[in-house]
Amino acid sequence: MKSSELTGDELVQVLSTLSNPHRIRIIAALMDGREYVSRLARRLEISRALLQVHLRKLEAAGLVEATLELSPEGKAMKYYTICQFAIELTPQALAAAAPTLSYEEARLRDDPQEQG
Amino acid sequence: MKSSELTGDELVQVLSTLSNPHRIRIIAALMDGREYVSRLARRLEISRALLQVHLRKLEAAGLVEATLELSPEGKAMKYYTICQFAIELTPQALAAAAPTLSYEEARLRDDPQEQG
DNA sequence: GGCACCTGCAAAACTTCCGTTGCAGGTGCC
DNA sequence: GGCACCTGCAACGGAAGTTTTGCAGGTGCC
Repeated sequence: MKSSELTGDELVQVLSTLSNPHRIRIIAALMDGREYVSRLARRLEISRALLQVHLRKLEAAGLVEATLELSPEGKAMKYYTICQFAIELTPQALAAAAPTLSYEEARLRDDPQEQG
Repeated sequence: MKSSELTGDELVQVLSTLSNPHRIRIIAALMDGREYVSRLARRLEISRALLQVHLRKLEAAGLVEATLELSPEGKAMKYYTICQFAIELTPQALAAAAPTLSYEEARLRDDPQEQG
């Protein structure tokens, strides 16, 4: 995933998702390889409920991926993996994304003549 | 400013600052060159009070810079400029920033033996 | 003086985010 | 049955972010 492929709204979502210490630590922890929820919670020393909330956000933003698997003993395990992404954060990239913000689109709809 | 030069905490601040449609539009508008507050507010069609709040955040994160100048007529004008920045947002970059989160540092202080 | 412009800020209302708590379901094993 | 694991989620209270409203100061010009 590259920043140039994102709409303004998606970029906002990704940035707000990554602007949280817990979620940065989660990404860092998943760099070692896939992990299931309960074990990840123990490694990060946070509650499982809290971790699930953050994982849901990361998944909604397309930054991690989940696969539900059955362990050899038959237990359901949810494994999370990082989705590779490379987002370039420069004034130029932001300017390119700005026109595709739904905010901006709504404004232009109301005032079509001021485009350009 | 490069992402590799930022601490985890600074990165969080930059990301949360940029995860807002208004502030992305402000950066985009300042790409055309420096601008003073009231005129920028008219261009963006938002209230001056609201713009000031967002400009303060952008300045606190080191993304824009302000200079107070006197116009030829003697009016005080506050001009804002973009600070060039290039932040690389990848899992690797986040993993590099994670150990410098104050959150993480506090955790390691409490439990020194689990480092590594 | 009155108007048009420039600046600043803080209180209040509203919305969203965060983290905990407590509950539900399931499996295998002793 | 009881215990140790795995999963899920919703509700609540408190913290933080967002936006409006209203006020203050200043300049120059008619």
